[in-house]
Amino acid sequence: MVRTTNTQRTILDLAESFLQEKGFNGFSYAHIAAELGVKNAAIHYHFPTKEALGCAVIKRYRDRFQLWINNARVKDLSPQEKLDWFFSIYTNMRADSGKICLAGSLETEFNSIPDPLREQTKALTRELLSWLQATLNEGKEAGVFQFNGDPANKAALILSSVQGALQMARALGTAKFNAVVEQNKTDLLA
Amino acid sequence: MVRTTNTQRTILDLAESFLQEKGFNGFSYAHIAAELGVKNAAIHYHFPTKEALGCAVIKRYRDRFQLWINNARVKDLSPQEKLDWFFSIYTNMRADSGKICLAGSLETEFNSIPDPLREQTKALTRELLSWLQATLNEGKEAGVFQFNGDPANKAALILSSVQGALQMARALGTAKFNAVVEQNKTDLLA
DNA sequence: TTGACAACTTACTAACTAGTAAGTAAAATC
DNA sequence: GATTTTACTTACTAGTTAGTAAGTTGTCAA
Repeated sequence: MVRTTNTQRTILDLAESFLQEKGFNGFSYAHIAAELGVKNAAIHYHFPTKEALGCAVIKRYRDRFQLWINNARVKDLSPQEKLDWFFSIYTNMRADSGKICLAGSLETEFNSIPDPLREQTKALTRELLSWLQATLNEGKEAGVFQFNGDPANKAALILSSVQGALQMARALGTAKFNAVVEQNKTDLLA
Repeated sequence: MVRTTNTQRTILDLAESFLQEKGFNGFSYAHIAAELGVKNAAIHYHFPTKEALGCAVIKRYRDRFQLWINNARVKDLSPQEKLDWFFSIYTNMRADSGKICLAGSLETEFNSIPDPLREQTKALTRELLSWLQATLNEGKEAGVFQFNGDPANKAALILSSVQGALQMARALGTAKFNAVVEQNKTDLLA
């Protein structure tokens, strides 16, 4: 029971957690209602369908990411610091009940989620990827990142590896996730 | 309707496909029964519980992988050819209805699958990783692979990246998956 | 003080879930 | 030729799912 006046926000928080912990097909309105200390129908009052709830979660996540990357605290960092900040997002997910990347969770269930969620997932993935690509480009031009090939491809490799590593860590532990982050840095700075 | 005498094998084939296409929580006995042209209860006759079915699928997959890597057609390949063979497994998954890695699918749903499935998933991931590590080691010692850091870490990076890339390809298309494979090769051979 | 509205609850539906029990028909075994 | 076994079907249960409709209660503005 959390019960403040901002139930809507709490529902979004819980749905986001469930998405990252159990997947879209792994939680129900009943799970959220129980955690919130209300009845199922109360959730439907705030979000008429599960599809609408899912979309709202991803939309909020996308907005949050845009806010971060446009904020001076991230924008003014060096390429290395930006990359460290990026990795820290995922490190914190792992530390927070072994959560996984939202995009990875939704992509895994891509064939069994409503179409609007698929569109949100595409947009989120594109946004993550384009920021990472720009950061890699910036670092390469500044001479701090060393890699061959297209920055777009390197960005896809790094993002997919941390996404996969969060999942792998569920089976083999946090050390495996940390190993992937370290190897990414090693490959980029060597 | 497939109907031969080897219904059991067909059920395993269908369950494996569903796992890679929709996830463990994304398919039901009804889906398999419909595809097979039999009633739900017929599936329970061959696999009493969904947990048993899931375990049998992963076990068979693990056995198949062990058979492959111990077969001369893979065992006698050069490190580069072995790596290409490994990538081709995932390229074929992508081409086959956009399937994803079994391990990735199960790790994503790790918190909502029965414990025996979790154990099978751990074993599978360890086996994939250990073969990849040995192959990287072999290639590094032969001077054909160039990378810094622990081969175990590099193996974790490569596996998690192709696992993540298959998922990412669902949102952004096959080109993104190919980009990740190419970048992995570029990083390894540069 | 009244009335509107927000934020619920109660009570329900229809569809789907895994799983079970009992029966059946054909094939294999004795 | 009788019996057992295999591979099912029919018919069911109990639980869960998203979603709806109608009623209730507390707060706030006019």
